[in-house]
Amino acid sequence: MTTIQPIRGTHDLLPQEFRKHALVTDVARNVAAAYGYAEMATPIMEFKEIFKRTLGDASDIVNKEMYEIIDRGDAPIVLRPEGTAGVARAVISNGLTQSLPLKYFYAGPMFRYERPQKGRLRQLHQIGIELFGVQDPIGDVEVLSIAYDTLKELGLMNHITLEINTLGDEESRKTYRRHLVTYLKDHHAHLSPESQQRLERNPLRILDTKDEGDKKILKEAPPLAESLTPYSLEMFEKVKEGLELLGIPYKLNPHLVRGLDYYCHTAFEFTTTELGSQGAVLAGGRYDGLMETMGGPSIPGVGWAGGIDRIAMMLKENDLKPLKRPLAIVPMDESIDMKGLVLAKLLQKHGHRVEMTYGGNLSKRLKKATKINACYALILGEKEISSDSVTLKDLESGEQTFIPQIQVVDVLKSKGVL
RNA sequence: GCGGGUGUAGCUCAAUCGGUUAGAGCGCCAGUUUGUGGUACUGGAGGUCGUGGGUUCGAUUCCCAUCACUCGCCCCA
Repeated sequence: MTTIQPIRGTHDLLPQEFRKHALVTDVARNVAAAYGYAEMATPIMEFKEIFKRTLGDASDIVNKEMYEIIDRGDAPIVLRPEGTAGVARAVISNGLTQSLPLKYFYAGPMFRYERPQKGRLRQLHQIGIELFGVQDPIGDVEVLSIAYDTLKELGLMNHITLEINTLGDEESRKTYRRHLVTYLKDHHAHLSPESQQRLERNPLRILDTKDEGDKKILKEAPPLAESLTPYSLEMFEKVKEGLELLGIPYKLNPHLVRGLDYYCHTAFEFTTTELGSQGAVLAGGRYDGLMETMGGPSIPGVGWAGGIDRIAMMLKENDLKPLKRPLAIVPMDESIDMKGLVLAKLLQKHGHRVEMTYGGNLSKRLKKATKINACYALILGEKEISSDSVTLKDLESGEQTFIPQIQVVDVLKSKGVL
């Protein structure tokens, strides 16, 4: 079609789509605020080092999947691929660690150099929350509860499942990794090529494989639960107990793992089958090691991020509140337009949407008033102007009344419009 | 990064087994209606058939490349 296109994997959010995004963000913001989480924003650009440190070299992420920016400084800069590292950096930069806990909500665009698919964009939008300084699993539960309330309030929990798992503490994971690798090495030849690679790089992620052959092999694999330390087990029990007390349904998924090292204990995903293979709509977990990895004090953290684009895709048109019908100002001639604008301003002061109709004769302008779904048209012609009046036309019934302009506000109030 | 599918009007889609002016519905504009919208009727605009190259007397149709979307894989912060 047209040769002028947006950058691959980026989208324009036209008003209708934008309203869905705004709804998701507003609901999450309000829920988070109710739990005492304050909104903040960090820059969209950060030094590459910020992400390099936290993400490590374990995956393609650092090398392949970040947008690097060329600027005149020496230090490489990237567009942020996710929100947590930036918030953690801000906490350290601003010396906010003096009074814990810290509770934050954020929303904004993230950038990932990936092959686009449905629900998988190069500029994506996320909402997220972070809780710093709470070691007790009550923090995990609170954070999960905020996610649940948000998706519930959006009316989506009928189509979404909460899956949780524990990765245990570092000791648990080390032990388990050893057991898993030992087991899988015996089956090395039968693993998929991808999993054979993962066995070297990041064996725990094999648990998350999509390959049927791998899945069969994993059925006999030693379960992670057996490697958990008593402390890790207790943590997880408390999380599950908390969810039950709050009436939040969940499914245990022992194969749910996170790709990066700083994650520990609780890992969770809210997933749906409605969006193809990009099923995770909101995900998070505990990251007690993150702050230290970034060079800050050792402060535990737990949080999540949700994909606004994906969540918005699950919303139906009628999930949006219908817009309030506007009033239409209909001057019958261009020479009267200014007077119309004055009348519009008067009514807009009452907080109502009042739109001018531009161009054309009365017929044209009424047509435009109908198109914007106005409830009333305020018609201004020679007759009206000469007597400081206005013709108020009910666009539903077609009835119209000729009233003095000074009475317009009262009449509209009596009709329940203002 | 790897493999499959798709690309015709603003939108949803036809058609051409390679052949003259590429169609419809919706939407848009105008008129019937120079002080009355919604419904109806009439008319109109809008396409280098995603882009570039090749084969051919002739390509929207066949071939190649490229771009975008899409499905899956890798990765998943």
